[in-house]
Amino acid sequence: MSYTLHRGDALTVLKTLPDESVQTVITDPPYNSGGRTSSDRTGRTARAKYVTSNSSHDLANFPGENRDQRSYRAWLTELLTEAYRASTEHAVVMVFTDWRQEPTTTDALQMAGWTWSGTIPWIKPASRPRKGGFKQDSEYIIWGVKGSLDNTRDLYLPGHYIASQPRKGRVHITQKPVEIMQQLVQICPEGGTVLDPFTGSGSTGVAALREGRNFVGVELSSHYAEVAEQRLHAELTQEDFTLAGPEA
Amino acid sequence: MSYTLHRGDALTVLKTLPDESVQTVITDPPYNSGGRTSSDRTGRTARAKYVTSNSSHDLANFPGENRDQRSYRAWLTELLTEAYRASTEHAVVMVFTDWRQEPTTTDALQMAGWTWSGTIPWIKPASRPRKGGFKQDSEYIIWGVKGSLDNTRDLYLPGHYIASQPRKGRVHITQKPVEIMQQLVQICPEGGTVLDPFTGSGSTGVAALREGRNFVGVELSSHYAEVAEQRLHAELTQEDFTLAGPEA
DNA sequence: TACTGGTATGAATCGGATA
DNA sequence: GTATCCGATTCATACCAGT
Repeated sequence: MSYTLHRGDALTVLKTLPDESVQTVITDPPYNSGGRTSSDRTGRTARAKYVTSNSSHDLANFPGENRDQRSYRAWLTELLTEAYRASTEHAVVMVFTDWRQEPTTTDALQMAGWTWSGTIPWIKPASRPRKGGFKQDSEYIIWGVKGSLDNTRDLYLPGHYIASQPRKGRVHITQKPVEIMQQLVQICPEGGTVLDPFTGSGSTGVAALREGRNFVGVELSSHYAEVAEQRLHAELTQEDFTLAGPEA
Repeated sequence: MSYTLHRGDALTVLKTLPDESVQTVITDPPYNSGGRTSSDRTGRTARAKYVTSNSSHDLANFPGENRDQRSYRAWLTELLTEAYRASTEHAVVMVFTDWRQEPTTTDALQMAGWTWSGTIPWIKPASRPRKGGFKQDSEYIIWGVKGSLDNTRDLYLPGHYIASQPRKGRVHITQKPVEIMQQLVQICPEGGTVLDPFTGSGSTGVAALREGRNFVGVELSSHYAEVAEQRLHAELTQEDFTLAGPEA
């Protein structure tokens, strides 16, 4: 197994990838959500919008949270269009989104040429309550296919996930649990390649390597590119160690 | 507690309801979903789409499944607009939908004037697996508010539900579990009124009465109007019996 | 190891002050 | 008025330390 980590803007890097070179795209773009007014959504940092004000942790901010709804759709569409081009026939795309951007995300996915195949709720039990109404404890994974789904494989995946965001050892505000990502990457044929244009701290890549898939990642922030590089490198070393055994 | 059951077309009946007369709208409109092509969707009856071919149960067909996506949105918008008019300030609306119609439903809800406040996944564990990919085991409850949410109440409701559709004693194809509906009606202030323009077999009404809310329902099919009437009537009798005690 | 009690926090939200 | 900013809020859950 191997990985490649590009440091740069997602769209710019995606344009340089060769045609039909990946089998699966899994990504968690900045949602550009939150806030009541347009300026609330676009004028504040991710930290200011999404982290409880009295939290004591010191996780780094992440960029890309300043698009209004219109440009978010256009931008995501172009990104998914490039991902489509770089994907093989029967490739699967998965995009994380919150409830507010879910319709926009399905629009962008379909506009980019993918066939929307379903929505997978990810339920996070440890979420804020909401006085007087229903709390919002889910994110959504919108998934689609280039062409048709390869249903010759003997593979049956769940329709939903229930898992809390990692708290111990967390390095990114929106870090995903690796155990969930390990299930998601199984949609990629063994030995295939998983692409994540918003690598963040690299959980998708860690999961891909653990499950025997190659990984191509892109990360803009140099801080997180460094974090991801370290996690991915550790994963490979660990794998080699495990394969070779402690005696080697 | 009391209930009123109108026998007729939802939109026609809604237009006759007085302004600001209900506090909560809960409904499960015919989704018009389930096929990939327009002719697939419109050419089959609801029963053919939602009931597996070898099912042994014998549920009556229900009408209203012959609209394409565009007209579904227009129709739902008009319906929710009337519901909005009939609702008081701070009233809450909840609309069931499947993943395919979720974006259309949020559009219609907002076009009708409601403030979209969230999406609640309802996970049905007993759903069919899908070879080669993720199964689809969720429906969604889109909820919104007329004006702003009344957050003076000491009420904290869940962000998701997990429950299988009733099997034993099921009388309607898309019948909802009463235990879920009993949670949903709690968003209505006690003694308030819950409106369901697509009553079906009347689960929403049963839940409303059990939780001490009044109910106004509309059902087109005379078969289901009769079924709902019987269930609602039984509920009231039961309640009187319980209140009065077995000695009375 | 299994349990118990203490503590921090969540891809927010909201009212109200300020500009 | 309108837009922006500030900070209080709310509980189930995860984690940790201690028994």
